[in-house]
Amino acid sequence: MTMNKDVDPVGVNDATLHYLDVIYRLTVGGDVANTTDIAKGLSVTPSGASVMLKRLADRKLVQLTPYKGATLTAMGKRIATRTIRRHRLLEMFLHVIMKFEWHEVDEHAHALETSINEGFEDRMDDLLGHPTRCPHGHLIPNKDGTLPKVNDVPLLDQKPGTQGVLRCVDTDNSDWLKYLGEQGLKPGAELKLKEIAPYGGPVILETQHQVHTLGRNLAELMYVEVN
Amino acid sequence: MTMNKDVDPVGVNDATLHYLDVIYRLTVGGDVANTTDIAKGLSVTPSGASVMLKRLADRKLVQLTPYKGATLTAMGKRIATRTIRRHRLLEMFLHVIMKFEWHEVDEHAHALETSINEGFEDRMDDLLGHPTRCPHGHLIPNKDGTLPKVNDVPLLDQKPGTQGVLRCVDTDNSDWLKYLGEQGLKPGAELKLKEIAPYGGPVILETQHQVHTLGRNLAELMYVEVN
DNA sequence: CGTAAAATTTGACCGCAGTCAAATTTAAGT
DNA sequence: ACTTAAATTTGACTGCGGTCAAATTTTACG
Repeated sequence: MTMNKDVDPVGVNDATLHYLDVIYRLTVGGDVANTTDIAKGLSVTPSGASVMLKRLADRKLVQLTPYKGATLTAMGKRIATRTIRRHRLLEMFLHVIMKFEWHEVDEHAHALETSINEGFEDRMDDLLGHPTRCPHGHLIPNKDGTLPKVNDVPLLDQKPGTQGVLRCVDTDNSDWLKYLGEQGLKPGAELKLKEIAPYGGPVILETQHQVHTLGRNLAELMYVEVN
Repeated sequence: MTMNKDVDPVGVNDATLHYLDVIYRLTVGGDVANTTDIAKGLSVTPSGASVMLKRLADRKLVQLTPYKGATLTAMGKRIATRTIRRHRLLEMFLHVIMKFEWHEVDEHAHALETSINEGFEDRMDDLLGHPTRCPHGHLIPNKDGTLPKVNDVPLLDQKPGTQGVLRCVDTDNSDWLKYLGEQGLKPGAELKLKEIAPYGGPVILETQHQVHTLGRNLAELMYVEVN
């Protein structure tokens, strides 16, 4: 087992990686991650998460303000992005090489992300031709932890009439992904926003030869690159 | 995570799977596995292994005779063969699909074997066309736990002059495998046994256009199918 | 056979990551 | 501002898989 001392301080095990992973997701956007959400993300009680967070703080992986919440330290973020890189490379690998459907890959990738090492990570990256996104369109961090620069904007921030390319569908809900996939609403799809009905109403958009009417909860997952 | 109740009684976790795996390897051949060897195989102290063996016995996964040793119960063997199937399918997958060298695959497979589920196992099996052997030539158990029937015999049990096909190299020693691979001594190689020097001396054998002189320790790893 | 060496088990302990219930702190609403 | 509700932490506990040292059992040999 290769130990990269730069990214692997003592005691970084599976549980730790999953905590950092969840905290990362909750704090992209600049928020602080609160204990309850972290616990939810890990299917653990808030008390358990609270204890673990203190341990992570002792190891200098998270910045913890009691009763307020947690963010990642630089080291914590470094480790988290590595796990996320592996997760998203795995998703891509599972989809492209192993022919799993895009709604199946998250579960498998989650089970494997803490078990693979750098050699495996690099081999996937090579076989895939150094992809920059996972099948859902999330960005794959570079090996140094940085993220590629892109121009994704939330679909629902756009004015009706906007045309663009669907770049990311931001959910791991397998059922929703399956449904959207069947509609052809996957990254790469050309689409035009027709209408956003007021008061949380449906969103109407158009692809090649089809018109789609989606609920707000699905539409708000979508990020596009405007033409 | 799919739980196959047939093969997954309560409390079958990573550690358990690795114990069963090691005990399986130590007991093919009909021997009883003793505590020290099990401990060695898992890089654990004998006392730790002793305690764990009692737990496995309580769970009816091993048949334990105190101070004498352990064998697998039917259920233990069932679970072990499943792990071994996954391990060897993984090795094949890593070699054929991911282009790892045959001396690299055991380490990766070991790290992954307890993390994949049945869907992953089946997908590998399909992609590989239902292989019956791993890259080293070990048999891949069928899904029902049975082993394919073959005619492998130990090379050193043969008389000089015997010709055959190398079918299995029974070691996970990476260095030895690398060396033998460089010599072309991998499963599938046609070879002829020339001489077994007496008193533990070297073994001389011939492939296509080459003569190889090997130490006993390497030669005794080889199994052949006699022409 | 008896004794010394080797193998094995037991006992006391540890660290990790959980649980639940109780105590505490923070936030929200009238 | 006060009171209640919600979020969070603490404390006492559990199970798992280890460690080490000591006690025990088995084995091997002169």
